[in-house]
Amino acid sequence: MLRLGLCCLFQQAPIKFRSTTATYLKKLDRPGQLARVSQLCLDNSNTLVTALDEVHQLGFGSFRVMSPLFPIFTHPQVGYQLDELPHAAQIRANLATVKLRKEQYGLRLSFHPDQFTLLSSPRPEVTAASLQELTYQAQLAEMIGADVINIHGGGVYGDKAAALLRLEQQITALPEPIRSRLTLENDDISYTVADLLPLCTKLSIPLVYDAHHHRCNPDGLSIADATEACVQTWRQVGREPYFHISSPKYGWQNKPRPHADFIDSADFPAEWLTLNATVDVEAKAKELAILRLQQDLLLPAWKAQGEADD
DNA sequence: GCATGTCAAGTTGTG
DNA sequence: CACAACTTGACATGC
Repeated sequence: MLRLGLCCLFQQAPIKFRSTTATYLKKLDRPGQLARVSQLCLDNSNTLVTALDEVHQLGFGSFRVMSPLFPIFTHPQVGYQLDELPHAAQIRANLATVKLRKEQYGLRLSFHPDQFTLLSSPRPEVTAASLQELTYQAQLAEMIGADVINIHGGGVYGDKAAALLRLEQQITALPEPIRSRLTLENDDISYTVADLLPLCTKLSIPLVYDAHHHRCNPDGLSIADATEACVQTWRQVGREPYFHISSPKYGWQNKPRPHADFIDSADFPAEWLTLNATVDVEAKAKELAILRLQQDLLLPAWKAQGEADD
């Protein structure tokens, strides 16, 4: 059965995650900074419980957790550790509740670090910052039971083979909590499915297949080929395949990269419909887009195993 | 109150 | 060469 996943935010449901800026925190003394971020982390951990309830209620099977759940956690000047926070115990308790809900509802949880997190850069400081961010997200993933931390290949730097080699070396050296969750996704500019596949196969790193990126940045593989290749990388680690779908905001003609509010069901690969897989829906109308897609594709609401049928 | 400019980070391609 | 595009919204500030 296919499960559709919501990415980070809601459009209609009144569920909002809080944030702050480094500029603001720098005006406070250290205890002031910690008091501020502690409150934000506490609020966000409560909101995450609510978010899972809502995702379940809506009949979705997956949720992508926003990277700044703990705002500005890895910032070099104003970053912090969970145990420095006055509300650390309550925050941990809330995240344990999230994990419990995830299991009750049969949900899948994931992380998608943003474009600053990449393992192919020739610059050591970029790689070091990326490792910091991955360490943070793996720590969260461990606490809430998320099985995926998904990143892109990063930059090419004029030599894709050399960049891929750096990527391979960095992945090989990752600590287990990151390595066991790390996935690679084809992007819309640099790395295609065909580029990433050899590395994914060699290192047993699953490949997240984004059909929209594939259409923006083709590699000669058909959608059916890329789907099959992706499924293989998940099968080799005994886990459920993972896809991304979105529709272009301005049509496929000029600049197809920006995402539309909703998904045109014609863009949804028919090959996916019969699989047991997760599909993150990247659409600006968020849960409204998933509900509409569910209807358009005649997909049933997601249910945990053993959950009553009404 | 409400409008508005600003927000940590990397890389690529555009204008 | 600067700037937008990448999941974009929410915060802090100043009127």
